[in-house]
Amino acid sequence: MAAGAASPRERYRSQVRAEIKARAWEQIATAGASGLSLNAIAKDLGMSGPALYRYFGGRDDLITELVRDAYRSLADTFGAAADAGTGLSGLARAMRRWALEDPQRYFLVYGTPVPGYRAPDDTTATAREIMATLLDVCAAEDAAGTPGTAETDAADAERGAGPASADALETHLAEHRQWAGDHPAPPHVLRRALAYWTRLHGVLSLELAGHFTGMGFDPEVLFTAEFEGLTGTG
Amino acid sequence: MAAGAASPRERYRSQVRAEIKARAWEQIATAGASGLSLNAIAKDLGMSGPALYRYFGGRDDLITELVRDAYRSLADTFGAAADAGTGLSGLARAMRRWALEDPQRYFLVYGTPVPGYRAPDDTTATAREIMATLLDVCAAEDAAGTPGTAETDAADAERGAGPASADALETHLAEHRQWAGDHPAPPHVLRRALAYWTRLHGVLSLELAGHFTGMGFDPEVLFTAEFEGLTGTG
DNA sequence: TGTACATCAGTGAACGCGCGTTCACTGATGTAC
DNA sequence: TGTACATCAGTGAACGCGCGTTCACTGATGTAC
Repeated sequence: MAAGAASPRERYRSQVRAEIKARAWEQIATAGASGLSLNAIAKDLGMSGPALYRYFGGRDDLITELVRDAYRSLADTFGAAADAGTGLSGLARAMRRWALEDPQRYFLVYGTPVPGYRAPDDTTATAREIMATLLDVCAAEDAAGTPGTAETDAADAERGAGPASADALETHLAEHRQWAGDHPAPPHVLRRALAYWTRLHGVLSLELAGHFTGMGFDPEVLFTAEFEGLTGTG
Repeated sequence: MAAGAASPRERYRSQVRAEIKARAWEQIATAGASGLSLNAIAKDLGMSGPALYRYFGGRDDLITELVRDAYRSLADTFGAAADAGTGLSGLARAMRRWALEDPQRYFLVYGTPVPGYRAPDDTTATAREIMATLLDVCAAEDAAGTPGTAETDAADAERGAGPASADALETHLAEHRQWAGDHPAPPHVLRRALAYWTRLHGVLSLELAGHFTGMGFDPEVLFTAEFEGLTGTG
């Protein structure tokens, strides 16, 4: 009865739950999220369909749980990459690895939204955690003056046009920073983090959806050029 | 019988076809592409389900046609924006408008791929047309020395790290340019166009999927800062 | 202008299918005394 | 250690549903002479 000591039944339960989820992921990888079927999962596991209702409230509950897990695993991946101290480009590479590992998992979180569905509320917290990690790494590189951090500003300075809209964004972000929580990052770091984030998704979503196949070039070379920071030194 | 003169029957046919597609789009907007149902469309139109088989080979054929149309409409939008002479940022704004007009249309082309499905072959040509337009506008800005074009290079120059991987990408692109067809754009323009393209999709896919809602800032301000070229002058 | 025929849009019934979900029930596992 | 009971995993039958698709058929529209 001590906290953390699971009874045999509880252990069995969570084991079966995990197995159900594993099959669900396999199915999603094969047929997409819209093709996920409780009956098919049950069949895979050698059980009858209704048996799954002992473990999940229904199809929607199961999907919700998968979404939650996907968010969690990305947040963990990000956290580990940040701890590894490989900087922004390390974060980028980790995310790409995570995405390529199971493209449909990426799409379950960042892909086409199904009009009726709303992600579980607690994913907001995980999403914030991800952004916080990104901000941490961004701020660290900024503080260290690591090459790459100055990119957006340097680009603006180079423009004849001047950084009018860039400044506007930084001002705006300084005033609308829910997503950054109480992170102490200065406006230009907020902006840098946000830009990095969106660019990352640009390359990844196109690559994962197969829009680079048939174009001829190697996505990895593009990725490296777009997101390397330190690796290009020499 | 003169070419281009459609018989009443032919006109009626294409009119009904168009109406079917219109309802299909409505349904996709409401329930997503996976929720598209022939019977529901027929009901909407006050006909019986099997009647649709006079106009389309089946559900897959209809979807294929919608994908084709979506590609076409984006290519046209791009073409018009290029003709308007508003430069790269004009292209960006046009694409965002197009995307916001019907997010599910965007997702039908660039969203989560459904594992089994392959887009019709002729969409490749349209996709190339889109890239060609992008390259045209990119090359024009480059030739005119318009501010903004130098962004990526300026950023690299500013880096202590040096543009090693950027050069690598340009070399690579110069040697793998199927996607660019026989467009005479030099490597740094190829790279610039590709980067612009991926960044565009980054912001748009996140915005359309709703990942900015709840973050606090205004997506439009981000968009402007990321893609304006001339508009920020002054 | 009128008749005979071909074309073709649309119907209604029917097909098999797989889905999520409910329900009453069986049988094994764990718990309390 | 043994018995009585409660818990709970899993089954099998059944529900209603909407789907894509086929088929034989009706009736209107267009064409040929």
